[in-house]
Amino acid sequence: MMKHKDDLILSHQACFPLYALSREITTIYRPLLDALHITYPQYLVLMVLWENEGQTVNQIGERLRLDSGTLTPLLKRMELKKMITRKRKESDERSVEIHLSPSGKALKKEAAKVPAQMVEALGISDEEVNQLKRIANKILDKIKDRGN
Amino acid sequence: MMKHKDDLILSHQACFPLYALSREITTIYRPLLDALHITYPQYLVLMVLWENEGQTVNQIGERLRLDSGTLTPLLKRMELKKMITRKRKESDERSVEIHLSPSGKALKKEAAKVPAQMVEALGISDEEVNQLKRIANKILDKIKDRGN
DNA sequence: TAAAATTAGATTGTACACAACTTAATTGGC
DNA sequence: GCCAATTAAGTTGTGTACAATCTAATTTTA
Repeated sequence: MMKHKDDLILSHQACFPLYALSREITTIYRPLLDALHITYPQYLVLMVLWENEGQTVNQIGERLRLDSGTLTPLLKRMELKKMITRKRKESDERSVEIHLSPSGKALKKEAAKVPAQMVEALGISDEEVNQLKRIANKILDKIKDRGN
Repeated sequence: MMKHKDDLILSHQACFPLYALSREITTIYRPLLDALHITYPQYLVLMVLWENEGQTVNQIGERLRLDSGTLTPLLKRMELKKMITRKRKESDERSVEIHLSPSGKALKKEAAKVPAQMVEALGISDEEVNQLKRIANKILDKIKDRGN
């Protein structure tokens, strides 16, 4: 029989460390990404596009689990910085295709050193990184499989 | 010798699942906390105060790793909702003490069922929750011990 | 002890997040 | 073929986050 008397103690919470760590990691990314004039969510969008050019807003959103309310203004800022172009699809005018500009493509080379810099800056072992990645993905998959 | 050729692939990243999971969890919290008319960060502030009444903005911020730029407006919203009061400290007028109002204290009873509801809603095993908590805290501690 | 340094909050400005809603294009039934 | 339902983005409004800066109070130190 479990007791729930002390459930509302911060240090007993599991979700708070996750929330705090997620923010800490963004803070560690910041100086590395500042050098490329991008934010962390913009970096994620670029990674999605480097992997597969010309995806629609929806496709990017599914990958990153972000909706148009977040993506539309974010993509507009990236367009202003000449990293991407936004164009209505010919075959379906509802969709907007996001294409990398030459400078957006070129950014990939500059970003190539970011992952290694992060491992260095985080100062944690590969083992720990992999554990975290594995369990986070496991839980994410479970959440994804039911509702969405 | 490690290869870094594929480091910029989203599915190889460790930080993205963390970022995505953190947001998913907030989404799962939302309906539970909506019933109490609070947001997740406000819930965290309340937990800090339920544990120890009358802390200053700084003390709350250290606990939650949030600065006054985030906390001041958040606390003002909580004050508007009559959950807390904000009062300059007599002994040091720079500091602001945050006190729970009667309804802020009463909220604790209503929130008592939230942790169990979360475990239920998350639908993951205690084992997984604990693993995640343990490793996130381990990494957080490492980050805390150096930088600040 | 008076000026300099530090500290605590507040403010400003930018950038996410996300719910709720709107608009326009497409699709599915009939 | 037409209309209802669906879909994709965009818009609106609220609430974080956080860097940078400001202001006022307190400490330090010369």
